[in-house]
Amino acid sequence: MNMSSANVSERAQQPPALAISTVIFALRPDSERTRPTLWLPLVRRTRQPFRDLWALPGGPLSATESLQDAAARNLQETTGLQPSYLEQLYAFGGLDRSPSQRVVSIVYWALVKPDEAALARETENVRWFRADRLDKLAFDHNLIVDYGLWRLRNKVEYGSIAYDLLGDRFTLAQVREVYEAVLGRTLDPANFRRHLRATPDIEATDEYLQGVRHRPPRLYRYTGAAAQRNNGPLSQSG
Amino acid sequence: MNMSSANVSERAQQPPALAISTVIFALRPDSERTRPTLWLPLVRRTRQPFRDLWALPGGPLSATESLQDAAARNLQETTGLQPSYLEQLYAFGGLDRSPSQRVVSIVYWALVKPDEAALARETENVRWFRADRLDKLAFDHNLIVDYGLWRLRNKVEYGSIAYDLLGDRFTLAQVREVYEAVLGRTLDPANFRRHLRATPDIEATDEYLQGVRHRPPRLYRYTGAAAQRNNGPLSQSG
DNA sequence: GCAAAAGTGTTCTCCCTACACCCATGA
DNA sequence: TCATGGGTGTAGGGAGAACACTTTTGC
Repeated sequence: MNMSSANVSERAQQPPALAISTVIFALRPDSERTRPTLWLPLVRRTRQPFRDLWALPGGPLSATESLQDAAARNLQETTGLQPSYLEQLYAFGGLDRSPSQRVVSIVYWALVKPDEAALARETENVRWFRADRLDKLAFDHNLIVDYGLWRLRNKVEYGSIAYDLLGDRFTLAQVREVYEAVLGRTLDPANFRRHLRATPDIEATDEYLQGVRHRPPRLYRYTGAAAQRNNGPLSQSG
Repeated sequence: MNMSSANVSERAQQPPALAISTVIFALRPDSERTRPTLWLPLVRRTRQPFRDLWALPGGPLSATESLQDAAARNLQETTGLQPSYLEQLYAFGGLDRSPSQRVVSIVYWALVKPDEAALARETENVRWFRADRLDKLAFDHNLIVDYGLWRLRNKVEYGSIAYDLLGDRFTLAQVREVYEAVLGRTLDPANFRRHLRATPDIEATDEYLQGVRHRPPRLYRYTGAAAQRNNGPLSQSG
């Protein structure tokens, strides 16, 4: 810590390091609440700086893969997760993000379906946290998560992102719960239902959810093409 | 060109280079049309690769400045422009963006006001082009410009971006012309006017535009805080 | 039967659109 | 006085909010 002034002149010489990180959101049942809430996996830092603090999964950019591929790979390596949605979030390049070296992080955000999230390995150094109950993370990662939540909220309001947080069969109430968890407010069930029925790409099946202590709700499928929902620049050059 | 295979193995060794580029939009009167249209300044490449093709202004990231500062600086250096709006567009990191070296470009987009744009120096190697009439640019810069146009369209529909393309006094019809130029379609003058009058932050002055061959329109000012309209992550760490 | 959530119907309001119409100026 | 765009009024349609109501299950 007392070498900071030495670092400043030192850092001016070397080029900034380039890293890829990922904010991963999944819907998980909360033991305290009856509704599912948003969670994200974090990794514990085993080295300085910020040793023992929790941080977003990430790593350096390999020279032979695209940014998106790099994000998907280190997400796979650290958490074992395969995302159903993956998009660039933002490039963070402030001077004081890391105390030791200047680091420019290109951050992606991902959504994973519940069955995938259940398979995710949790170890001593990888754990899930509620997105709205994070304490101090390493680097500027609190800021990054908050921005990811902001983007998620914006996308869910006008887009078909919600189905990337659900399995292939779901009730309309489950879709509403996704919206409520993301937006942080309740929605009128009747109007929300009508809204969904009016949109295309949501197809009723002849199956019903069993084992509930009330009238069994019908199950639906999402038929929109997942690959075409990524509205960054075309997949090339990303 | 015949050294491409040698480059591939060579490139796998060295880390990707990091560069900053900027897409700059301004409203300019078009000699052919009566309405102003969107233009952007480009620089002619004087070196390989893509020598003599036009490209976005840009350069390497200096080690001691933030990403946003770097974008503002090279925009100032190459075109002499000071933007009224500057925001990160996207990070482009595809493997084949540059034939020689792997380059990751963090691209910003900017809006400049007409008086600023008029001051911009045009030289042999810096020239303005109509945004909707670009021929083949260097690298993947056509893709980047198209994505910038897409973002501009999205922001103008729900946001107060239009005033960054106008001077400090403007008629409501001029605002409408900005929308029409950006969105590429005409809008109902009556309804658009009502819409603007209903929004806050647009204040009527007691001045009128003179020298028109019809009823002189009233001039308005925008009173919204320009600095608070940047809704990326907070200005730190950007 | 009762609770609880699924699912339907209805009304009200607000916003957007289209379009008719007057106003003020230069030529 | 005529052409042109500034500026106002107004009627119709569509989407969303609020909420009453019926249906179907488990207990």
